[in-house]
Amino acid sequence: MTTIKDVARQAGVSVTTVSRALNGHDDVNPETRRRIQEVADQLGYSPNIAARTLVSKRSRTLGLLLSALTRNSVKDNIVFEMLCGMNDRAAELEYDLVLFNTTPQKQRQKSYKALCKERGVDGVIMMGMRLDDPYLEEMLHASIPCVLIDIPIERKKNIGYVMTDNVQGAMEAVTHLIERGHRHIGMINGHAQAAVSIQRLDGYRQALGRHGIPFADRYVEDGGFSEDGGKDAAYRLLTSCPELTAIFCASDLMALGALQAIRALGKRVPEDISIIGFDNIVAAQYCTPALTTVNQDKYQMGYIAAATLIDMLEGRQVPRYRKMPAELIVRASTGPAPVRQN
Amino acid sequence: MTTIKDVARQAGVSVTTVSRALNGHDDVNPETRRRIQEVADQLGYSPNIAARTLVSKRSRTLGLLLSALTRNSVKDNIVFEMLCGMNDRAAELEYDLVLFNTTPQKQRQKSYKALCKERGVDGVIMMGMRLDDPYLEEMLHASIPCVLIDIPIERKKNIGYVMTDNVQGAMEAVTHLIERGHRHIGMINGHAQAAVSIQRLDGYRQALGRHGIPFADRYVEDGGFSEDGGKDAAYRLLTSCPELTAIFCASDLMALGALQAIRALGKRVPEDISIIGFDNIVAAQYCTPALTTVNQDKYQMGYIAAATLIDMLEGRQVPRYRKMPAELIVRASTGPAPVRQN
DNA sequence: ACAGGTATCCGAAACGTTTCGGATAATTGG
DNA sequence: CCAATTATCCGAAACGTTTCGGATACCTGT
Repeated sequence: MTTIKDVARQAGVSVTTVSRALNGHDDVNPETRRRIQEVADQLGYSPNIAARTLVSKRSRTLGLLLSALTRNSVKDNIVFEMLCGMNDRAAELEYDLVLFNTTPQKQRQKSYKALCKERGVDGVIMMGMRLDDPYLEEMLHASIPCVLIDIPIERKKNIGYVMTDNVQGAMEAVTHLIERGHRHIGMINGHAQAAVSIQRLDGYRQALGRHGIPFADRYVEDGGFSEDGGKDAAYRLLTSCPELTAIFCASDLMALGALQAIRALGKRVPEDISIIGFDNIVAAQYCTPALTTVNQDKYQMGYIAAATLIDMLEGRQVPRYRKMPAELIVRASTGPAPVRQN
Repeated sequence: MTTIKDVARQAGVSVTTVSRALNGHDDVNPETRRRIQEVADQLGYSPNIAARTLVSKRSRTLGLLLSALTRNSVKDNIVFEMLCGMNDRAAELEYDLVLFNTTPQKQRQKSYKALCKERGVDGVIMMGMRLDDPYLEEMLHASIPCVLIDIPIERKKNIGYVMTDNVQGAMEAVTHLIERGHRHIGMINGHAQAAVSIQRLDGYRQALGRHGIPFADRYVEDGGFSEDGGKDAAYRLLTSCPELTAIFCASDLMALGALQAIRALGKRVPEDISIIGFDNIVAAQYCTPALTTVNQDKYQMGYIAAATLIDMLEGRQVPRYRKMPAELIVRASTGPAPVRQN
């Protein structure tokens, strides 16, 4: 409850001087500054952010638009891990994070711009959004700096992004399968409204192409990034294309679902079918067989997203687009292709 | 950028009237209100939260003190799941969540009260804190409403808590083991500075007592709630007490570690040793053998924490202390006690 | 027709900061 | 010793709300 006025009175100086002293301006006597600092400490003064924000138009607050902050994203720890990274970097730079509560029906009544202006956030980090999310379009027309996760848009100066090198990751995964002798490799993708899906499909095709294996449309099915979706997709794939010996899944969660489907069909992993996932979620190392997958450094992505955004806000010249390396992690769900018995 | 003044001018009324109209006060003509609303919509007006907070002293913002928001808490999705629950309830009631960035060294320089006052949060949710965390003590002397997760303190009117019925949960777990014939049951606990550890130990002792099994001090070891800690504790326990046929772990993560230790010792789960965990984290259902555990409704805990806090803030009379039922989930890591070969 | 009530509106102060534009005193250069 | 500079400080306005204490006009009942 102690305000800047109290400090000023106690220290025998004006409010202006207190403000300038505490904010490190240089037109205040070192001795005065010391006294003011002392009084402030003693009184336990700390500035009211609302007042400061009101006048300075800067809040040292980042808005988080996480459309994936829902119950069903609980199984993959991706969002959470990114959140940890953002939180750490924000803490280092003394920024705070506010979670924007957006439900689909709320989005209809409140525009992106209104949301940001209201809360007075300096910048925004968006993640888990579909390419057709209305907020994405709105964001492009707003002037608030924004860093996107997994959505590569390079159209504007105040927008940055960070994402994993999905093409490379997918290529490594599929190449790994090819090197183990697989020739009929299916893919379970997410959905069309995700940049990562497009890129991972691209990597899949490139890997096939480089080894002279023709791409077959019917070898790829969408699983919507969910465990059940993956299960259904695997079921469809394996029943309609019995020649498949391996499946590359665009997410570990879908791979987990695929594992179930394969088991239900009475086949073994990796003896009959090899499975490879993407993300390296926690469950991937605990499931049986442990999942071969492509690791994304989720923590680092969050960290860099926050770092990039703050750099932009503070006018530092930094690369706005970051592509993180993906890393193949070979575990037990992939093996050599079974010998053909025909 | 459009302010209340713009709306007032455009609608031909005073600023006061716009404010009262938009905030639903009753001394404004329905027709006027409609017109104001229309103008506001058309101009895309939304109130500046900083200004509102400044004058009204209420920010509709909840502070989250999550000392567990760190990289190593990534494996258990507990925090995240609770976060989802809080986020959902906060969204329903139009509150926003701000993550407090507290690192240990930051805590030294900034008091709890300063943190809250600065950010102008109306209330706080604390979780993952040790009983000896300095903020906990500070919080008790502050006047800001607070809801604690997993820390039962009933000393003040502006403090509430929500936690699982750990005694009941632990009893069910241990009783389950006893019913399967186990008589030498060890326990891997967390650490002394956690209320849940105290309660789960209590439940363990009670279950033993009810079945006339004496409690042995050397049967319980602390694992610090970490996977490695659980592994070490299991190792110590099994080497120094070879008569053990089952271990109750105060967390799934420690149980996962115990599984490793047992495997390293060349024993089988559940044939030689039964293992039971606590929390029901995601990995528990994917590991092999799938972990028998005690489920906590983490989402619901977060949801209720936010709900309770907001109810308190808005002066609603509600129970401030909530104990959630725990539920035993039997999977594959527990089995009948092996027949004694002596 | 008049006192009192009601419905509707408004002016101005207040919230706690930052910052612009000076003001004062001390110092410097010639 | 004077003018110009520098170091240090301050008053007041501004940020965008909410709200207190009226003010005005119109009814109501007698």
